[in-house]
Amino acid sequence: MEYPFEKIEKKWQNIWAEKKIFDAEDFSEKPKYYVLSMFPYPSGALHMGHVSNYSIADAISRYKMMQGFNVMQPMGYDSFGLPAENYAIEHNSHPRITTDENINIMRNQFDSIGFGLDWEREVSTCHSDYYRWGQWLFKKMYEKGLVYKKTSFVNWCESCQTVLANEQVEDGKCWRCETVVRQKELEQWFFKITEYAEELLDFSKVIEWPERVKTMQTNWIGKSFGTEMWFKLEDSDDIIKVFTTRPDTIFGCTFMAVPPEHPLMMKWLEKADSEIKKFCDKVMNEDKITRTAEETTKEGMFTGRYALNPVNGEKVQIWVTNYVLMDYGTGAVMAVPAHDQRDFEFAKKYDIPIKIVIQNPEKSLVLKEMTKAYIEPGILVNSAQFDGMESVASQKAITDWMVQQKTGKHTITYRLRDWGISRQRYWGTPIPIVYCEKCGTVLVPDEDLPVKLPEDVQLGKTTQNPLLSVPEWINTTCPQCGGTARRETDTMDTFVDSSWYFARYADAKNDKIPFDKEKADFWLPVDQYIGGIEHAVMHLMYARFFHKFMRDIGLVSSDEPFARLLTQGMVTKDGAKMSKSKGNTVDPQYIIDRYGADTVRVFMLFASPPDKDSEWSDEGVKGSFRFLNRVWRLFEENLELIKENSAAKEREEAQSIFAEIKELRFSTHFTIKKVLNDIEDRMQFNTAIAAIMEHLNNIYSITETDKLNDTEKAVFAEACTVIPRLLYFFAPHISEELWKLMEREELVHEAGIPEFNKEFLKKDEVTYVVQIMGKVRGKMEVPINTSQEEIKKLALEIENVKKYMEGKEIKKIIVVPKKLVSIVAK
RNA sequence: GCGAAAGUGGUGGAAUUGGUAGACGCGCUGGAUUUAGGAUCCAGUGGGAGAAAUCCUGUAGGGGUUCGAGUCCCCUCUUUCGCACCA
Repeated sequence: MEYPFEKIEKKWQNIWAEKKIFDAEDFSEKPKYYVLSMFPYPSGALHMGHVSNYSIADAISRYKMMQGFNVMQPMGYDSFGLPAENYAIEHNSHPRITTDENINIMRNQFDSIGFGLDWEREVSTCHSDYYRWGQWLFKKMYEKGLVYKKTSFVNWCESCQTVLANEQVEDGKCWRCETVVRQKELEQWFFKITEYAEELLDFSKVIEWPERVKTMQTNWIGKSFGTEMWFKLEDSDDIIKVFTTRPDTIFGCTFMAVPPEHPLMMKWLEKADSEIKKFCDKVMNEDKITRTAEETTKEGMFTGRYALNPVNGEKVQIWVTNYVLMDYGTGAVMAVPAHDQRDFEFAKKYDIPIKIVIQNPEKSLVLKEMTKAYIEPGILVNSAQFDGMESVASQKAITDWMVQQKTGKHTITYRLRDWGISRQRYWGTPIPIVYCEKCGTVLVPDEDLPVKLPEDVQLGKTTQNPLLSVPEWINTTCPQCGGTARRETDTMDTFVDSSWYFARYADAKNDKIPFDKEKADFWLPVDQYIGGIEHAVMHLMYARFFHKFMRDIGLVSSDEPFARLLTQGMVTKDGAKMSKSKGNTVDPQYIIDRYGADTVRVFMLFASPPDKDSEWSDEGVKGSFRFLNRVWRLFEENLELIKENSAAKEREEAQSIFAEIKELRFSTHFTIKKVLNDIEDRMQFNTAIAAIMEHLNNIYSITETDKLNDTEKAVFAEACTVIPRLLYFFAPHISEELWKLMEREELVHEAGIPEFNKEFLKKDEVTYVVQIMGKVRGKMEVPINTSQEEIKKLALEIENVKKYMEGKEIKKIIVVPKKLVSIVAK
């Protein structure tokens, strides 16, 4: 017989909803705890990744509820974006309709799994009551000087007349029409995230973030100390600035590499010969993906021009290449082939001179014998007055000297670039800007917000931005002079919408401001944030940037949005990520219908630690179902005994208890300790569930319950009653039902976290493992308070140990308390 | 190419601080029960030798540190995630 999960789950979901136990209370007396999982994109159906993510969040949330916290676990939808636009075109519908439909489906699915969500705070980024505040924040940022416009290159399909996202470029071609993608220069809006680079490097204000995420963000920001050097041109007064982290190699600079996009290059191109023009054209039209692909060979052409090395006046060839990028550093590289591998390969290919300026102190370098660049530190040679200096020490000396000579300066460079937020698409937050013929670029005034996305657009008729097809929306009046003006038709990157939603949950219905400061300060920072590792850098850094910006304009007081971060792994099947194209998806709804929500949750949490990928297994789900059935049967078969004895106190001395029952009592208290420790300190739910399974096995090992005396019955009952309270975090429905069967009045979380008694965890004896030269040769049980000397003696008396020690001399005996004895012998 | 992780039985995984490798679950084998299927219960299950005690071997591969290494260090391979060729 299967336990009646269907009836139980519906019943408790209704009770929870009626009692509003998941409604978080602003300014409550109880300490707050804010649990947030990254909100989903409303694709129309939950996938296993969602179930895994939200099962983790719900386990933490219910644990905190049981501890007496005022828990907030909100939910919303990241509902703008390209996929919705494409989906609507495919289904000849409108993204507004399909998105809202999808949201309704997903909301029902969340409820059918019984997640403890506070629906009063639901947000959807595509609704104007949400995105108007995104526009408001854009304006604030603009007013603060953190928004600007500049040209940058985008992937452009000539035939579709549209900008393509990187993911829409396949093998350098448009995914729809297979036209070769070109690079086109467009005016775009940028957020000055680089202003916050230094603060974003500082993680001292977060409580617990995975090291790997901090490292990835730190590397992404890429702070480097170096030298900026100014190269004069041979035949003009123009100067080329280069940035280098290796000023010690400057005397070995034999050429300079610039990208076609470099301003000087653009200038020269007018007069350049056709070969160079052709080359530049080719490089610039390579889409970013091809240009950054590993197979792409480093290519270049000599421009015929020279710069002068600022330290010795030597002529340096200027090459235009495909491997230097305009947007990092100064957009030009001083090339030192002898001491940089990429420069070395390039110089060899094009027969450019190579000059050794750092000698290997171990083995002198000989130019003709070099097969690769020497990049390690060494001793300077061919470097004028710096000859003989150690290369690392010379970096400061050379730069100091260049500062004196006014040919360079110390500088700090970040790899991080400003955030381009313009998207030439329909389904996104409109940028609240109008262009007036007289006044120029004008912000839309607060009272005119939101700038609503027009609903009546032509989707799919043309491939270009559908907003261009709505003249009545584009054409407007200038809020300053009342003259004719045009609206900005770019919309914002959806990462903007997801960069502040966590704060909106604190006050989701506010229609006067983005959110009330007091409420935001009450709830923020998010105590526990949970989401995929794929967001380690971009989303998580954009959100930190926004939070710091919001702090700086007085909207919030905290420094970081997310105090603790848990990055969960993917759900795989047959070793690969579940995806429709691979055909290896599993529909959670089917599994819920067949085995119940509790089973699915237990399986997802039991399959692997939350931060690791987990492999889906149909058989494994059955195992979780079997476990819950075993729990159910235990209560069914022993209900009277449990009910009658669960409130009973210990009636006799512990010593008088039958040994097996004493072990059961140990198991009860050990399990409590283990489960709480796994959740609180380790966030490892798989071992917590395993511990409950083990405890259940221990209970089942007591077979003749009718022969127990009163004390023993109390111990047995206690062993059972602990289960619903520990299982509640993972399988809340069945736990509530069992609790109710025991005629408890309160809900499980109101009963509080079970406590363990240290007294019952004490053991009289411990097992020592005896090793000789690292190999296990025996085991022994000794009373817990045996002295070290005694333990050594006992270890040497073990038969097997004696055998191995024959003819050997004891050099040392190491005793690890309560664990092992290691004998070092010769 | 760059950055970040991971690799343990047939399988998902456990081993929390360098201290008995394989907890717990799945699968499999044998048995009990059942008209059958299913469900349930009991026993076994890394590989090799042995009747057994026990021994040898084993955590992607190679090397090192240590009384002792899945765990720490170096190199290699493979897989996954992110990306903006980061000088």
